[in-house]
Amino acid sequence: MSWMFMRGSLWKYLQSCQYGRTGNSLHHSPPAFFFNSEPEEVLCIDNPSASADEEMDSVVLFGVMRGNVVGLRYYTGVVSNNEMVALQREPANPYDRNAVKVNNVNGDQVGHIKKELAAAVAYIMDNHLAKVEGVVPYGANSAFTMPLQLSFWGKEENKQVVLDHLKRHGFKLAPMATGAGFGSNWITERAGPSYSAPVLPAVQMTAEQLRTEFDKLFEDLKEDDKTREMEPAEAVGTPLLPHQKQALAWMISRENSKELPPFWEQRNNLYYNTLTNFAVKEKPENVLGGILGDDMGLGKTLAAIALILTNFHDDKPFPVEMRKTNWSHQECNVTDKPGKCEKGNTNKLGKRKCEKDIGEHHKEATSCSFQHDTDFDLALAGPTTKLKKKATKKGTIVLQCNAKVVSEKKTRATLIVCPLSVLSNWIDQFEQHVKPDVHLNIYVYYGPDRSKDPAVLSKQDVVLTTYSVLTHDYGCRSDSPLHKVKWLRIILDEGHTIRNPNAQQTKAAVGLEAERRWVLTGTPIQNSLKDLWSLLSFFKLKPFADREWWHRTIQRPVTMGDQGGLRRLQALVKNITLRRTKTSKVNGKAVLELPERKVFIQHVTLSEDERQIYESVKNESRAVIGRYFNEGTVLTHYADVLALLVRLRQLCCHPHLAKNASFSGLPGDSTSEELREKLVNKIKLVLSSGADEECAICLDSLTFPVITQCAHVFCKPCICQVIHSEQPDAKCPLCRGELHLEHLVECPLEEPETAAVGKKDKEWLPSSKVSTLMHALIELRKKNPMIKSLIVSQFTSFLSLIETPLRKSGFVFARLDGSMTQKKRIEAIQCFQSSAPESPTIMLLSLKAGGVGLNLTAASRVFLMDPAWNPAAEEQCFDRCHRLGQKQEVIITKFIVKNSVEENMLKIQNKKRELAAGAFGTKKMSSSEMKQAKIKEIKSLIDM
DNA sequence: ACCGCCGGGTGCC
DNA sequence: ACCGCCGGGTGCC
Repeated sequence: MSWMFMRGSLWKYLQSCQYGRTGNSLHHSPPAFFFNSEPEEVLCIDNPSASADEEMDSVVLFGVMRGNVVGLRYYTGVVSNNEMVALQREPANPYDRNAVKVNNVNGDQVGHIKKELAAAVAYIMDNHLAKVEGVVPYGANSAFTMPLQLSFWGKEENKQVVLDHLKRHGFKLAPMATGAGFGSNWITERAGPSYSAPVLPAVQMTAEQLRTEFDKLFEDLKEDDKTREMEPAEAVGTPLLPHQKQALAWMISRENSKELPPFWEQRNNLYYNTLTNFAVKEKPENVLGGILGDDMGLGKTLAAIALILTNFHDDKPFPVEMRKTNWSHQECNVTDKPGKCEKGNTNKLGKRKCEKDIGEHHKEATSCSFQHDTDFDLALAGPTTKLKKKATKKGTIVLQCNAKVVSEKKTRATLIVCPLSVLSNWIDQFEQHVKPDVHLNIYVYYGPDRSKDPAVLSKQDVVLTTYSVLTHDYGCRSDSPLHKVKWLRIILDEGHTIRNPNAQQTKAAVGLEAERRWVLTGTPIQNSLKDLWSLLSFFKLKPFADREWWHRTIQRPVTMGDQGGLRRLQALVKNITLRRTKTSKVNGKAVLELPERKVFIQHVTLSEDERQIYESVKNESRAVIGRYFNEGTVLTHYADVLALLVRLRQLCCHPHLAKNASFSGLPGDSTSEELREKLVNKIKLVLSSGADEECAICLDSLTFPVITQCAHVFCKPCICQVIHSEQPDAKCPLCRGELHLEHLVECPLEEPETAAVGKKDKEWLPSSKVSTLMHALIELRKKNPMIKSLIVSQFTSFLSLIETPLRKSGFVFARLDGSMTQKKRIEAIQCFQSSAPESPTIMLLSLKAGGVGLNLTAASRVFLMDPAWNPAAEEQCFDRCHRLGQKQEVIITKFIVKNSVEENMLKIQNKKRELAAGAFGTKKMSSSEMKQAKIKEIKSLIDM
């Protein structure tokens, strides 16, 4: 045994005493829910939608330990006590390939972690076994080294590997928040957020819950800045509704705000970020803008146009800007650097110092005590604006802000980016809402002839373009004039389209330069908190631009159920967002006074013949499903069960509908072509059955649905990831059946409706439900022939069947379903919305047709022919006519067949509504709970 | 003394 | 760094 070895061992032993915690706390088991909630958990699969590095869902805290940051004197980055730091591997370090850099929130290097610790941590970081994070608890002012609290976060399955690896290097992790030992409470006792282990299990909210909770934040707006109204500039030709005046006032206050951004406070001469405890000397810039997240139909476009014209910052008649610019700063020092007076420089007037931004000088009306000459004014204005001296009194100058564009960089132009589909809408709206005598320069940056000269763009008042053009130009960077102009204002319309942070389109939008930034969207949170992060990165809100800080301060705490995290999220969202839904209230008063909406349920009794068929199919189905229950294979036959239920639902509508509903059993020994066809039929059934199907892997709604050979439907990217990561013999997450990439079947594009289920008019037979509908329609026509109605069904073939009696009774109707081309849809909508006397009075509408924007306000009656699984889908459909522009009372009739699957569906709907009313942080059902819920649903649907 | 102790030189990775 | 570590100087009490 050599002497060196002795020494080394001793050293390691001492280290383990220094850093580690002894005692059984190490073996303290995590709360039971991490292990026990899913005894046969088959759905616990790596989330495929993001790389291991980014995916912070389902992580747990492995533990914490104390380490040291060394080499401080070689780096410029500084930290404050209690400040978060980032650890970054530096494999190319010539002295140590295990090197780990320590950076502050700003990204400046503070030092390295000590090499012995780095030797242990490097492996963990490189293999993504854990995310290692640091906080400097105290000693931030030390000259050479400082302590560092390290926390290790990762997936449960990696915990033991990490602990073992650290142990091999002589380190031990302590669980957080145990009172004993060296004051582990330090973190919670101090200012700033607490990052202790969460009290609630790591469960996620469903996207739906998240959206509901999000809306609750805005249920009844009472804040001053969100309820104050403001008249638009004269140039706006359309009178604004009260809520639009509120939007205008709020947007302008956001653009001119001098407040600190959220989570910053001033202490002494420094600005502190209260989340990370990062401190800076310079005042952090606030977002001059935000998210206008109003519901569809509340007039976001008009609000944005009013904003552009009202807060124009120009010598247009609006606002008539006579600015009295007075200077209170005795020490005013101006350089020719655009926009900034820099401390320490001199100007022609001598040595005067100023720390104010020039822009602020214009905006503020403060008193001034010395003379300026023209040169001074020009220098002050920088290359962007010219300040004309209007009058000079002793000690006071009145300057007119002339805003002549001198440079091509910074302009008065607003850039509006929108999807192509709404580009023409913007042009229309500008025409409609801007007074005709106002000459606003609008340039549509689109098409092959668009000018590539930034100077052309910067001369405009408004530049309109699309996300695709923006992204395309950004792709060939040298060719993107959009990215060369420093815009006065950018407005991203339908801003949720930038919710994928990795998408080129998002990067292209983030890459734009502007003073003021706006996002208009009806759905600020689509699916997850990640959506919000993309928006934040567009706003360049510090410190969230860096994903790590967003994760550590908000996203992870929230997903782990930490109350502090939720409060921070709420504060952040409230700060930058204005959102009103149709049901929002302002100081207790409804934002939008819509005509009343009444929902009636019309019970339908089946005829004897219909009842007979129904009962026989029901008994047959119960037998089949009962067998699945006995075998315990209900969920592996889920698609088949759905098919049976669909058949029953179709029988409630019309016996003909169920005739061609193919019910195929297990994919047995059929040929591959037959099998494929069966699978295609099944996936169509699952998707068209209106079941609110979720992908069992991402637990979100299906994107790119594909069906496996074992007849389970997943998102294509999700299941591909599973197959990829479980190679060579991947198993179906739902039934452990064999999985092969080449056997996945996609849902073929919806084919045009095969001529009304092949039934000719003469062969047509009525059904009880259709008769009830026709009776109602004819009664309605007698009462008022002008009233227009929507007839809604989930089964497009049912709509086709209904066409026959409509024709026979002389109704003029239009039709809208998923199989129609965009052009035909627009035609149908325009035709229906027309008030011409010969225009159709009836629209046959498939439940899910059209986006949220679909506007069918010409109708004031809705006949919902069959209930949907998800009440939200029905609501959305009703909103197509019960929205801004609806002048009449809206009456909705839901047809429900007595003693049938439909009645049971209603009960389930009511339960779902109750669930949706849960609170923020309500735990999401685990996948096994979800399975149980589904089984329960199936049972109650067919009275088992 | 193949030690201990002293005090100067020195200092991330 | 008001430390630790290194290595040279040194050596009874």
